Amino acid sequence: MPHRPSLEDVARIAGVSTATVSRVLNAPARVRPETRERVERAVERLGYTPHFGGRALASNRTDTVGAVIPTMENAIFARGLQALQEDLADAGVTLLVATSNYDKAQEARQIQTLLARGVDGLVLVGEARDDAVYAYLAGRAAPFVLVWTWRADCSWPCVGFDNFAAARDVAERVLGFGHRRIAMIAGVTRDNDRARSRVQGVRAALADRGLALEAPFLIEADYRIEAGSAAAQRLLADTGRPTAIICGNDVLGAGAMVGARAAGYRVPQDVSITGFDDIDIAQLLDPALSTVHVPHRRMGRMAAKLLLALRDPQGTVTSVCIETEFIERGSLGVSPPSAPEGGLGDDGSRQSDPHGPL
Amino acid sequence: MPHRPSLEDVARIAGVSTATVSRVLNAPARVRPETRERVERAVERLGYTPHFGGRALASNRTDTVGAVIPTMENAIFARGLQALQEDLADAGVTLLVATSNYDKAQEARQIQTLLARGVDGLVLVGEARDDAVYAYLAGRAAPFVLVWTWRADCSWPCVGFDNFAAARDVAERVLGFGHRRIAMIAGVTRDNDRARSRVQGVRAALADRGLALEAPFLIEADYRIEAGSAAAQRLLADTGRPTAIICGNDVLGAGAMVGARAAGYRVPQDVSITGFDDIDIAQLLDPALSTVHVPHRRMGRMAAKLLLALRDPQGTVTSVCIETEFIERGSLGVSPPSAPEGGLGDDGSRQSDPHGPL
DNA sequence: AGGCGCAATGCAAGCGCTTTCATTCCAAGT
DNA sequence: ACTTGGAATGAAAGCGCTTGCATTGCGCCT
Repeated sequence: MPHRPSLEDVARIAGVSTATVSRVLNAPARVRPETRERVERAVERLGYTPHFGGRALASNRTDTVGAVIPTMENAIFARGLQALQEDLADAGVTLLVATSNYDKAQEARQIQTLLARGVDGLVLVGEARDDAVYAYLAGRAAPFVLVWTWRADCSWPCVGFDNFAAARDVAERVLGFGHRRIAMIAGVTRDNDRARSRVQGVRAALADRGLALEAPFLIEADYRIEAGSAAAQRLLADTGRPTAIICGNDVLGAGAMVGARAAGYRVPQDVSITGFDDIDIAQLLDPALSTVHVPHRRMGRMAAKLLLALRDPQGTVTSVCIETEFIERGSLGVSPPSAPEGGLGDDGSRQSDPHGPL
Repeated sequence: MPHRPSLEDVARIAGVSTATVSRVLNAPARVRPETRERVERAVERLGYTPHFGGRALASNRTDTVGAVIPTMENAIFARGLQALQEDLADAGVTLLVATSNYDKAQEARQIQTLLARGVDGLVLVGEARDDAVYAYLAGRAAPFVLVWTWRADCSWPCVGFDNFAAARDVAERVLGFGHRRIAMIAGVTRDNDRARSRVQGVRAALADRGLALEAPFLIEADYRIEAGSAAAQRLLADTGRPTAIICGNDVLGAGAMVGARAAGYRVPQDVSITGFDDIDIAQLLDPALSTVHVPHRRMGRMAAKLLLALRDPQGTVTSVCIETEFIERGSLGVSPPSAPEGGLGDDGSRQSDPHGPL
């Protein structure tokens, strides 16, 4: 059983020292062409690949960065990561992915794990985490960038978008369609600054018109279609039901559409629905879901860029704000005239078959 | 600037040798409780974390496994990976993810990269790859398991399902609804044994009834909604159009539904459509997409189990076949009586508004 | 001709950890 | 009391690589 070839084996065969082989691998320009070629032949012949541990130990770099995302089962993260990974790969950097399942403690643990794995940098989703975690990162001098979030006065490098502004914009559009009884199905806001900002954005827009956004017109639901559906049905069951439901993300939006239909309401004639993210299903729904388009791929690429910049020198980087865009589709229509604008009562008349689709 | 604490620092503070500290970390049972506690306190106090490179170098293990998937932007892979990752994490193993973008050469490169990163094992999607790659894996003595595929006589450990049988089952169901003019929109079969097996399964079922599956009733489309839509429109544009379209996956199925509608056909009255995978969108479509449910999470968990078993001793493992299930939903209906059963001509009468949805 | 500087290469010291082997200590057996 | 075996621990040899410094060889300047 022949040994896995080592630098020394290559050196022996090429008739040079290990130092030279190492240089051929890491700084080819510093080696005379003939020597270099001899070494390369030896590498080829032995099928030599550097030993990762040895390299990491000696150079204290791993050319690896880590990302901690809530879950891969969410198209938006998947897409962003994909782009991130591609760009990192182009720079010879490998991506290590860990998931937190939307749990703060688990995220902290994963960050530790990744740092223990020797990652050269980290990509973290959102801004909401304990100071202790940030202190830990600082203590280890670990470069990181936050994604999916952006604030003008964020203390750390981030590349993302202004969730508050985008959500506010959504609400303003909805208001523009004449809606006044507006409800929101938000994502879980605990430990999630994105979900929280979206709620605040919507609330701010409504407040500008003197409208409030509070329970029971504000429901939180976790990231599942069924949760969105249940929430919508709850909202629509009441007399004094909303004429529009703003959802914190597209999955909840899709769920809301399913729920509205199940409750016998038509979209958008009886109730308008909006989402956030613009994932594939938004276009597939019938009517298609009005939503906020977020260029996830671009965000991933920018994150890669920042991270690579952050990695080498002590060069600082500036945060990047990605532009989002409201996409108006069929699920958003004018407020039904029959709906009361401010009163409490509602005749509850439904314009469609209560045993409609689904 | 204090140094990152090393084993030696811990040893000094605890008043023991580095060997003992190492043992506390790796085989706590082998050190006396009092000593152990002293060491643990020192570890705590210094905030010591083992250096990954050092450990990898000395022990030649990394507690890391790699997965190479076509793309993260595909819900099925994401879901399987998520489960895989969770179970590996429970065993203290980290997952390294790389993507091949459905490209054979890129996959080979990623495998090399991951092995160079010192992964202890690999998860690979499907079975179709060059012998050279398998030889390389064998040469490096790298344990691996194949996922998303299963054959009784597969030469390597795999955990997946029988794509051929499942696809054949789909076709039989479709035949059971009286369809005889059946077309298929397949995924790209090049370098993709899953897509290929699905085509063959459908073909086999049709052959049993004396029917063929060939161009122009067999179209390949890449993994995008638009591609499925375009393919469906092409299929339906012809006179002698199919009454049922079997799609190689749900994304193509969703695309086909969009395309059929755009061409003015109703599903399932004018044309039935089936998918494969049972991702979220299948249920959201209207009518919902009939498809094959694949328990991706279970598959991910089994893959984790095999991989962990494969990792330590030379213990061999046996492949696992996961059961799939056909889910009948609204998109599959009886063959329209107006459609000719075997002839070439077709009056092309459409029963719906040619300017229908989309 | 002698000296200088630079480019190319080699030497060898670690990087932080694991692990074999040797040592020490103690309790139990004779 | 003396041996013996086992448990706990330490000493030290690497694991494969990078890199600072030393060495060599060469062309060129004075």
